[in-house]
Amino acid sequence: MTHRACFRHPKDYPCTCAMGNLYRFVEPVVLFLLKRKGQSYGYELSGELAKHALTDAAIEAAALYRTLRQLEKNGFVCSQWDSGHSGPARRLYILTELGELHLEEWISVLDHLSKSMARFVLEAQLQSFQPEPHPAVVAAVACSA
Amino acid sequence: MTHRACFRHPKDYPCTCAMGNLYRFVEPVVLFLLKRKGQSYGYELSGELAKHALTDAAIEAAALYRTLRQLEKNGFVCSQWDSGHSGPARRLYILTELGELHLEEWISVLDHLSKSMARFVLEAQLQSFQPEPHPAVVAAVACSA
DNA sequence: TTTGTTTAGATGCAACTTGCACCTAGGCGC
DNA sequence: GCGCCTAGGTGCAAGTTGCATCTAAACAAA
Repeated sequence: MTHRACFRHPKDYPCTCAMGNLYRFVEPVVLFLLKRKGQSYGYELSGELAKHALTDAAIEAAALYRTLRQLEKNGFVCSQWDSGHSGPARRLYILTELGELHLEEWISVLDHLSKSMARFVLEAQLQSFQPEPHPAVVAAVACSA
Repeated sequence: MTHRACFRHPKDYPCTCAMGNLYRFVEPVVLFLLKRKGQSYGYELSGELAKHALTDAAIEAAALYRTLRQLEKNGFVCSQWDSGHSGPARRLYILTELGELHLEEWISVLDHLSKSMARFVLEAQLQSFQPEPHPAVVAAVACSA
């Protein structure tokens, strides 16, 4: 269920907490950066992604480029080649109006998600402070042996 | 990039905001419920999952059963058949000590995630309040036409 | 006694997603 | 000519998920 790197755990520990390059968590950050910068291209974005990423996982270049193409396919951004500079040509991306709306939706979805996560954390932490030894604990000890 | 149901959007809209049955968001809830209840089984958990779910997506039975088996494979829960009642036998699950630690890790991971999401939301909302017409907007309008 | 319903736990498979390795190519310094 | 940095990708194996479907126990109704 995992083969992702996570700095929290030793290699091969069955954790999933790094969240990987979930496009759900890459897309909104890309949209946000595009809105703030007005326009940008993959390689430039890749340098700024880490500062705004929702997870601790490093966002891979491959994931970023795929996300950009996907966003374009769905009409949330549009692109054109830019060769007016030294070095290889860049694919310049710009948010569309649809993309702006999409970003706003992402913001409300993430707001909601963040709150329900915080609620869960609170409830779970509260639970930890009430260590009434449930009868099943005895069975658990026997079972985990 | 999507074929998941989402009540926010019409069918076939390329959204990903339902989050689906991401095991990353199913696992912690299952661990939490198991800790709180002391012991439980799939079918019972499936009825209580919605109240504590981190996302709005309904958690499917298939995802739940798969998560439980996975947790067991990794030593976070252990199970035994329970036939001491009417109806089909139940596979009773109990958290192991490793599972308790895993839940605590999940709590800190989700706490962190929820905070960095909230931070992102705040920053993105702030951005929306500063609609200084960036020069690239002109290009965007032309581009999206 | 056949039929249907609820409880309970699964599996099969197609479609999709992701990590990692690798590739192409422009321009620059040496 | 060689290596490095910039830039944008692709290929593929492994992993994940939605949806449909299956089995079976107990029990009620027809």
